[in-house]
Amino acid sequence: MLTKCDCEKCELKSAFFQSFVETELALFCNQKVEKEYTKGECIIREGDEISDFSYLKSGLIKLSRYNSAGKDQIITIAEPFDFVSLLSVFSDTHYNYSVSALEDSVICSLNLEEVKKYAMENGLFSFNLMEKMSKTSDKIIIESLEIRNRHLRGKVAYILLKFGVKIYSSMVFELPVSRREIAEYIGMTTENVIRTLSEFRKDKLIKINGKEIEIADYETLEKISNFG
Amino acid sequence: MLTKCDCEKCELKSAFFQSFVETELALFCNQKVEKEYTKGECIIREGDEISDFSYLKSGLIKLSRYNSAGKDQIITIAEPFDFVSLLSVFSDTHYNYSVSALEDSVICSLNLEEVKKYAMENGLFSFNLMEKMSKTSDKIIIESLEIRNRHLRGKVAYILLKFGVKIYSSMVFELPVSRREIAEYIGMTTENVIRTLSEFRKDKLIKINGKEIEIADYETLEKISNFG
DNA sequence: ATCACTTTATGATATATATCATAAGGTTTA
DNA sequence: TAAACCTTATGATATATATCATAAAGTGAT
Repeated sequence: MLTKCDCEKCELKSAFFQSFVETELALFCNQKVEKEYTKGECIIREGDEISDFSYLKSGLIKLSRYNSAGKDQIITIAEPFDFVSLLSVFSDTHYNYSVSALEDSVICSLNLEEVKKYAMENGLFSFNLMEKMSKTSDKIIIESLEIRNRHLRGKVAYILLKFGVKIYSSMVFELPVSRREIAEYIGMTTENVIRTLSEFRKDKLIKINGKEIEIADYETLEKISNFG
Repeated sequence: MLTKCDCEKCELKSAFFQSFVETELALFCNQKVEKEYTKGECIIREGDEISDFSYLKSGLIKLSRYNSAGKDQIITIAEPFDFVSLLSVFSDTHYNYSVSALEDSVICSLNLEEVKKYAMENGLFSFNLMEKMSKTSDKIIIESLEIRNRHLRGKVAYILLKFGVKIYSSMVFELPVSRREIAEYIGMTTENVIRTLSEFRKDKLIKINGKEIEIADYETLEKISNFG
């Protein structure tokens, strides 16, 4: 399903298109493609050739890869205006990770060669891209280290707070991932994720209703996340 | 200790100064500062203001940070021509990690504001920087996931091979880090790193002579690294 | 050379996590 | 609607790793 939005009004403009004069923006706008994906749908398959420069316009996606044991490993969960093709895009010809939609999502894609051409011609555009990429990489690296720091309970608490605070800004939310996916994210077994959620429920830190989670005791959960 | 090298002959030129005409390169060259650090010396302290754009000219360094429990955590070990100020440099005002020399090292620093100015004016330079940063971030992220995948023995084997194959290209090498630092790198306790090295020695996979390691059975060690 | 301190080393034990087994509840497919 | 399959759930047990204790060897300072 293809749609076109008005780039002049795009929230992304301020993020890294600020360097464009109106005519340049119009050129970009004309060659861009917006695509809708439904929850669960695969957006990029590991090994695909990189031909587009894509970012997430709305929804929620996960970046994952197969580890050497052949198991899925979630690298990060990306929110609107994060790059879909962040990793690899300027350093490789093929994706070394997969992307799929955790919620109905809209991806805006620009032709990578065009973006590269503009980047090489327009220093400010390049610079803005670089800043954005730098921020995103940092975030992924720091998060990865933060998760590694923690034990099972801390990891699960961290993820719950990530959803409740960072992503949904609500103490009640629908988990967009399965327990298995949480396990793939934090590097633990599915059983232990489930068990830990049950423990949190018994300790009245959260309420569970299928995929719906309510954070009932934020303070304690935060203490556990910060290692307790 | 300050020295000046001839930028025109610098190995880095091909990496990302290729976009510079000779006059530009000369300008860059004149404002750069080279500094020598001895093994163990601190180069950057977490929290320092970022005023330079630095890269490693020779030697070996480690990037590390304090985790929430106040313990040191090694983010990565960087080799010549890796950026010292990779993370944060275009996305933050202060370093959120420390850097110190694992071997006698030479750091070349450029004024960050100057680099930013050039980047905004020179698209190709920006683009080359971006490519280099993208590669480096990818490498750190993938390595972090690879280490997380493994169990104790696999992690230790992975690190030994990293030193022997990637860094020193030699089956006999002087470990530039303590057992405790290896532990901080792979997220295990020092005791277990030591124990695992002893096991590898008993199994005749390696020979240990203080800091000197000899990889005696490369194939088996690689099998263990690839999870066995 | 001695003392204080850190690193390397090893063993015993406690704890955390994975694995295996089983089952109920959901979801998709025929 | 049933059959097949996946997710959630819980318990028992095995395994991996951390913690605690102790000591020898190495390093730096006086």
